[in-house]
Amino acid sequence: MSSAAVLDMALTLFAERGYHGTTLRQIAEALGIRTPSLYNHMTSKASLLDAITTSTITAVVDEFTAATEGVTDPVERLRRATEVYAFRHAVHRRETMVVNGDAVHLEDPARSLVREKRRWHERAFRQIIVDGVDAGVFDVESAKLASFAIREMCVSVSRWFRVGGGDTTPEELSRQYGEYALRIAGVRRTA
Amino acid sequence: MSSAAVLDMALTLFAERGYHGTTLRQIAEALGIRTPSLYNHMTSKASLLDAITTSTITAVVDEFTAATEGVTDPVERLRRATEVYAFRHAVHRRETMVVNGDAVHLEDPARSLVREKRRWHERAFRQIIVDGVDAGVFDVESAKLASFAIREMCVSVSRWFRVGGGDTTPEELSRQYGEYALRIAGVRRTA
DNA sequence: CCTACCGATCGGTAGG
DNA sequence: CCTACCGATCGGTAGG
Repeated sequence: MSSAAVLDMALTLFAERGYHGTTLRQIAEALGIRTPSLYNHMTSKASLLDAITTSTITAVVDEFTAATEGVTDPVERLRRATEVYAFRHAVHRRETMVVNGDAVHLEDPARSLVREKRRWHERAFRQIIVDGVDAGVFDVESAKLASFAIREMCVSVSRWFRVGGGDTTPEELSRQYGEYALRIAGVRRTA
Repeated sequence: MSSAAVLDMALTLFAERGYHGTTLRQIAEALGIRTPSLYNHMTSKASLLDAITTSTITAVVDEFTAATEGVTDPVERLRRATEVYAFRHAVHRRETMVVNGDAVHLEDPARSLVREKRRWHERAFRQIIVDGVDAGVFDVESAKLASFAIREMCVSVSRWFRVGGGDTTPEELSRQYGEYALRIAGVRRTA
């Protein structure tokens, strides 16, 4: 047994039933050990939630930065920010479901960290829309509304998409979601 | 005290902390009574979840039907189906959050009922896209993907929208989401 | 509507 | 990694 295995099983069960809907006994049972043995690989149930949420939200921000830095065209920035966000919600479904469903159960300092990084992403994303409107390449009535619509469309991917389960790959899904984002933003067809 | 008051408080707390994250003691305390007194107004904690989820999913299906029946143009059908769905997630935020977050904790028969009605809505919604593509008025690579993107964009409204808290009314939000839906579907600007 | 109380289960600890 | 066990709290019942 390893800490990684415990964290991974917690991830699976938290995503499936929620943090409060999952017991340590269930995690232990799924791993074939007794509840107290879990404490050789973690410090508490809450620490599992902390680890999952903070690493995930940090990755979201880092990926946004990596995908958009050096890119100045708002159209291309929006496309890349959307693609990387949609892709993450397709390939890391469990992590994103836990962040979105159970972050409310975090305690500080994890709670504040997640909230701040989430707001950072929210503002950075919306700024792309604002810049595009200012530059005259986007056509939306409300940058706020369009930004929420695009981001949340991506977030929800984790709730229905299954890798290998359908006919679409994560790469293909994120490419198409990138196109949806440009459509919502009011950009004429680019491809 | 009334059954409606108990249900309403359960709605608020379930939406905030989740079904398993809420205790009957918290519901009772928020109402200024003791836990056992709740049983004068309900039969069990699970029955509260049942009532919330089944009535909500039924309303979703009924609203879809009322909004689209008699309408044959795919563009108008998609606009109306989206508007009514977005509107519900703006004005009934608590209900939709509970359905989307805690339906997994339902037991039969409520579990089956919710799953079936959800699938019905999913298929009916997707069929609009398919019909529009067949009629040549929509332009999407995948009706499935576009349908999910549009519906889930609406669902997420319950997670960020606040009535009266911003500058947008539910009516205005749903009108714009209707436009987003048409854009995603590849319809040229209609307004 | 209440107090008193139930068995079950929770996250977690002691000690090996 | 285990057994044995802890106090606290869970949803729910008895009885008035």
